[in-house]
Amino acid sequence: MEMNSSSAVKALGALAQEHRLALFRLLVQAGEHGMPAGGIAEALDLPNSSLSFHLAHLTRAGLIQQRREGRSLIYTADYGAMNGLVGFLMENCCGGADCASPKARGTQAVQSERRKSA
Amino acid sequence: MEMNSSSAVKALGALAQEHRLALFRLLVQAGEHGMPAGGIAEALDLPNSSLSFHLAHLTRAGLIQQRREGRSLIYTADYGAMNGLVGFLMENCCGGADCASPKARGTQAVQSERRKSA
DNA sequence: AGTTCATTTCCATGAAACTAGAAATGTAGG
DNA sequence: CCTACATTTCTAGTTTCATGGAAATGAACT
Repeated sequence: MEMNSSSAVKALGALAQEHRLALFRLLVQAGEHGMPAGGIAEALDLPNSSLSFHLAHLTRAGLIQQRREGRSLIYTADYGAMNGLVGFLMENCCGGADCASPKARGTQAVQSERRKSA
Repeated sequence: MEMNSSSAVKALGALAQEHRLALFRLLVQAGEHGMPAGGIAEALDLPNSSLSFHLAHLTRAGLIQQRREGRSLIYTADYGAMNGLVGFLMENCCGGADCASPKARGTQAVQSERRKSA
């Protein structure tokens, strides 16, 4: 995912909602295994239609991914997108001064960023 | 600033807007010196009233701070709040597994986080 | 092929947010 | 003190977003 102002706004907007934020954090904590839509709906106590709306929103924003497994759809957090977003916010932090930014200290990869090719 | 779901939503919502995102990144790059409202308005080509609306939004969200200098109001990014937000998103990343999260590797402080007391 | 089950789409309603001109506020400097 | 200037508040109109029940889709087991 190429990170620019437009996609950053989409990602931030996707996270700027109580249910979607809880959902994304749930997936962040779930790790690579991810969770099926049904399990998420139960964990967050959301109607199917609402959850589907929020899942689609996060997917459009590039923050989560889906794969099929049996007849369930498994959702996982996209750590690469996450890192890209944070990097974008911090870009040229402090005008390039001796600021202890993640960038300055080498990329702060989360989990499988390298394997998944951010 | 204590970080919880509610304040994270506020912060993300504040950043999830083209002009405010540009504004925040401008202040991140400006560093500790910050910028006066007038200078920001010029840099971003925004009407005063609109800029004021966005500045208030970011301030309410705890992402920026203001101080007076002469007759100008100087705005600066709050790096501590920023780090708190990122940490909240990553909390318990991957269920505590051997995930190369910032937390697991020691706090990723940005600039003067220690001086400003996150 | 048929059936079941997980998930998504449709729809209407209600709430919240962005914009920008003009007027008001208030601080500082002469 | 009074003037000038930087910034904020007011106001109204237009757009965008969240919700949830019911129906529809569609993939997978038998």
